[in-house]
Amino acid sequence: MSVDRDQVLRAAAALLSRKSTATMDEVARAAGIGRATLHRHFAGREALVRALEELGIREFEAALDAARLDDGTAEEALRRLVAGVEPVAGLLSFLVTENQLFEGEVNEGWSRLDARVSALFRRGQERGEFRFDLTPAWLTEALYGLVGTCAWAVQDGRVAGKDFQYMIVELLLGGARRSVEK
Amino acid sequence: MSVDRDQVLRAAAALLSRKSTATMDEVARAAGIGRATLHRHFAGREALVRALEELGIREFEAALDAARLDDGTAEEALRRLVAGVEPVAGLLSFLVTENQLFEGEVNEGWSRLDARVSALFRRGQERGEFRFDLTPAWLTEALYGLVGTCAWAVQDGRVAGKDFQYMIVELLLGGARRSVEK
DNA sequence: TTCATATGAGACATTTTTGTCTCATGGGGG
DNA sequence: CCCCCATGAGACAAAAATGTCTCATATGAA
Repeated sequence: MSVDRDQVLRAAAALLSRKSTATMDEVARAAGIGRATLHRHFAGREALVRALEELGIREFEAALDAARLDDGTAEEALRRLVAGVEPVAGLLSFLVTENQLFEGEVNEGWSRLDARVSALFRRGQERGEFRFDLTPAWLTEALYGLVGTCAWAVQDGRVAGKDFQYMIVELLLGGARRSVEK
Repeated sequence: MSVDRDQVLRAAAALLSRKSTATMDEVARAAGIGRATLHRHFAGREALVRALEELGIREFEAALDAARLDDGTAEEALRRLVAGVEPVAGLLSFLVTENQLFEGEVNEGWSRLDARVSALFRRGQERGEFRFDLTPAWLTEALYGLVGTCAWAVQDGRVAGKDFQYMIVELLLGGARRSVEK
């Protein structure tokens, strides 16, 4: 009977990250509820977006914690991170887009998480695992971009869902080039 | 005195690819013209979007032609493509987003261009340059994603403009991992 | 200089979206 | 079994965006 708030937010993120012009009515239908109910749970569109941000940050932070970015090799940590991020891809994608908007001041919570991802890549560089000519900032952005892209590709059936982690990590770490050692 | 149509479209793409909820008024101001003038040149928002798609397809096609995707190694061709795509990154990014929208039927022109990029990656695989475990479809999507991501990162100052091509091609081809031969 | 014309600003009507409300319904807990 | 209460549907008003129009102005060409 009662609506699952998080499930609604997930559906909203999945829709809004692809079509940010979607109306409240479209969001409600995408979540399988009535517009009135959507308004009962979120005061308005802005409140919905803020709730989306909060949940996204919370879940992304949990994924970062669970990935234990400081343990083992950076590559292993990255693999754990991508695995943990998969179920949150829609929210993360929304979060990235939202924080790319120049106008709105960047969410403090977001930049903290951003820094943790960046630190992972820096650690990989310092360990000699990752290249130095690709900056941590760029690798961070690229990771977000690939996660969003792959999530879309999976939804549209261009990439098999089971390949999500593999496609992202392999491309990000190894690249498309067939190197001699492979 | 007279407005440069293409320049307006470029400004619109740059804005709309980041904030697709932007108002016609915001688009007009971003292009440095009045709202009335924007309406004089494009019958409405839908007409603007269609014009954006047309220009994007035209320019992307020109970039594909100029890159001579069938000449030399696939890697060289990809480098030429990314170089040629740089000035059109905003339009391309808009185009990708627009054609990811499930609802609207995919633009025929777009899928033709999409197939050309895909064919480049397939050629690379057949030549033994690229890995087989990353599908051409995924590499294509990833290229679009990285181009959009990098264009944003440059605009926000997180990546230096002069590194645009390098960051994209190196990541896409070589990946972040420091391989033995480097 | 003079004229034709494209422009910006802004008023205005229309349409779309948003936000609020009521009411009937149905599922779940007591 | 019955009642409570969250829900969906839809009516409605308010707000926002869109599209059209007029008019004064400025630019570029003749």
